[in-house]
Amino acid sequence: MSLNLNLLISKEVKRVAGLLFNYESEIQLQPIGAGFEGSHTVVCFPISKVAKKSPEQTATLIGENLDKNLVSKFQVVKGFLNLTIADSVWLASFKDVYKNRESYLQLPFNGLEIMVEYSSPNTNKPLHLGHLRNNFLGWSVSEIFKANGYNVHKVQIINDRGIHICKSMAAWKLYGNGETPQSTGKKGDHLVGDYYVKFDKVYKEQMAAMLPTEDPEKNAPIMKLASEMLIKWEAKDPETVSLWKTMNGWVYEGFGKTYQRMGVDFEKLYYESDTYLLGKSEVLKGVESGVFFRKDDGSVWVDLTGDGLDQKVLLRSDGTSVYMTQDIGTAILRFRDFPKISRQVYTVGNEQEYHFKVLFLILAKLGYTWAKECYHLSYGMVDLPTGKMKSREGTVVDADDLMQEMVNDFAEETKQRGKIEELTEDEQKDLFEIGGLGALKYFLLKVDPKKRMLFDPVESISLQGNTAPFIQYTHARIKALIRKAQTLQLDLNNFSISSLEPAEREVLRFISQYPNKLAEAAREYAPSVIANYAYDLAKAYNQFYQSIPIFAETDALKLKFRIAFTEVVADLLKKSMWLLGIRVPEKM
RNA sequence: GCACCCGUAGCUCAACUGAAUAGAGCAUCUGACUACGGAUCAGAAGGUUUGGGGUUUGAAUCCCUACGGGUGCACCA
Repeated sequence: MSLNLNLLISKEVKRVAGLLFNYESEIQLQPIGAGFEGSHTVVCFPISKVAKKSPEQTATLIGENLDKNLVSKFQVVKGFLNLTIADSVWLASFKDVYKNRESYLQLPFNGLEIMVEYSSPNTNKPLHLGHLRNNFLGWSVSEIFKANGYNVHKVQIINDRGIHICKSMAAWKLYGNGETPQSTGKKGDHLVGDYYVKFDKVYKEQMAAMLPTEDPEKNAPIMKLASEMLIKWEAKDPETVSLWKTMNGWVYEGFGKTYQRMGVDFEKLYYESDTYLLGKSEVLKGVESGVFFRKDDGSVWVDLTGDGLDQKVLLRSDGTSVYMTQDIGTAILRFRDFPKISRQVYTVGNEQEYHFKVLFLILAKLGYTWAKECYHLSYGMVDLPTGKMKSREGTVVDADDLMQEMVNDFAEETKQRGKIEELTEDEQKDLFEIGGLGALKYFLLKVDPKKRMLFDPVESISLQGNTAPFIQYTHARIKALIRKAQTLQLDLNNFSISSLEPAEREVLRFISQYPNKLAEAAREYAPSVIANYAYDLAKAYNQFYQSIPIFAETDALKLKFRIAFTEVVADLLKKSMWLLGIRVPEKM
């Protein structure tokens, strides 16, 4: 059981406010504003309304009646009640955190299960920069929910069917000469992606050579081949299905390598080829029950004009399914597979906001009560300084290439500094991976997900500023300090201290707020909250360390306290970065 | 055209459910190495939070409006 300083103060203020004014609502507790004495502030305006007294009077009355053992001093500025917490309480709180530091940011299981979908690429091209934001975001949100006590199921849906796959297949059949990842040494996803590009090129050339009267868009030979393959695939033609399996296999193998380097994983994979039939039957059931309607040409539609949206097609006139149909099937299948999940999170780019709005509405109309627990974790596009990148245009930044470049650049910078000679070659390689990928992940995650952002590779690996390397470096320095302390044979288990420096109190305040930040990050599905808070802590620590040379301390008790204090900071940094999928080195 | 999102220092980003003097970093300028890893730290300068209204004791935050940027409005996925 851990002692939550904020909760303790809130409770006490609530007790007093209840006693004096019968105030029932929650207490607004905030960090102290700059330039004011104390550490916590109670905003008394809401209370003063109930109390029917001026904000100043209300604040003063509450302040006078607070437990003096908890709040040693208070000050009233306008409607703000500024509290100075007693040293003994700070110490007790800190000792508690120190004792439980391994589990400080891990809440016990709360009995709830949640599913997080992320990644979900097309199988016809390699992953790109946008997918990196998606994967890092999905993985991190999952970990944040785990830390908040949820049981999390990480899944993805794979677009393994449709005309886009057949395009790669057609191009490979015509121009592939039997090429395989083995024969070319290429990653499977890249090889298949190359043939998708090849298809596009040939298709455009063929269309340009045709007369408008020939309907080139449909009748270009390569497109005709792709369309035939789709029909054959749906008819389960053995040769076509076999090629489809082979080429998808190449892609999965390539993706697997990319995921491994990204550090993401999945509990279960869903394939559209497995879920679209369920979606179809659900839609047909909906027609029978009158939720959907059929047009004269046989196509099935849902009418959402009553919800402020428009009409949406669910089955084509030829009876085949569309994107929406598959997603209906997938959602239902997931709740069957995991009956205990209370919520489903879809990590998908913001260009699909309308799609998910419609999907959730349809599921609700079909009578699934869990539909209101579906959440679209929407994120903005990632731009590069050199120009904009879009998923459906040519200027795509490949994920594998970018990760490698980040690692190379970080290695280059680190070698130039020349402080890693004592590391073995393997250790160095690992360090470069930690630094390069950490820089990438941190930079993509520190920004509010819903905002469009600019990725600057140079800034991201900088050791100054709000970056992973800065935090990693701070952690490494603390670890070095602790190693040194241990050689001094300090007993860190029974520390005690007579008084605290203001700088120490400042960092303690940070630490005591950490669980709130964790909850906030989960509530907002925003790893950026954790990222920015970790940076603030690292920065506060650096300032502390600059103002108090730890080993210059002659008082043994104070020295012990400070070492213990740095250990907590290191652990919190490590855990925060872990929640972002970033490792922190012991040495760098 | 309709719908949704965004607009904060020169640049990249913060600001918890509305709260005190809107914060960091980069870049610029000035300082601190007899020092635990200076890869750091301190300081200066930089803002009418796109403009205009409104609600409120209090607005970057909520509402309206104009402007600017983005995205979506396929029997594509």
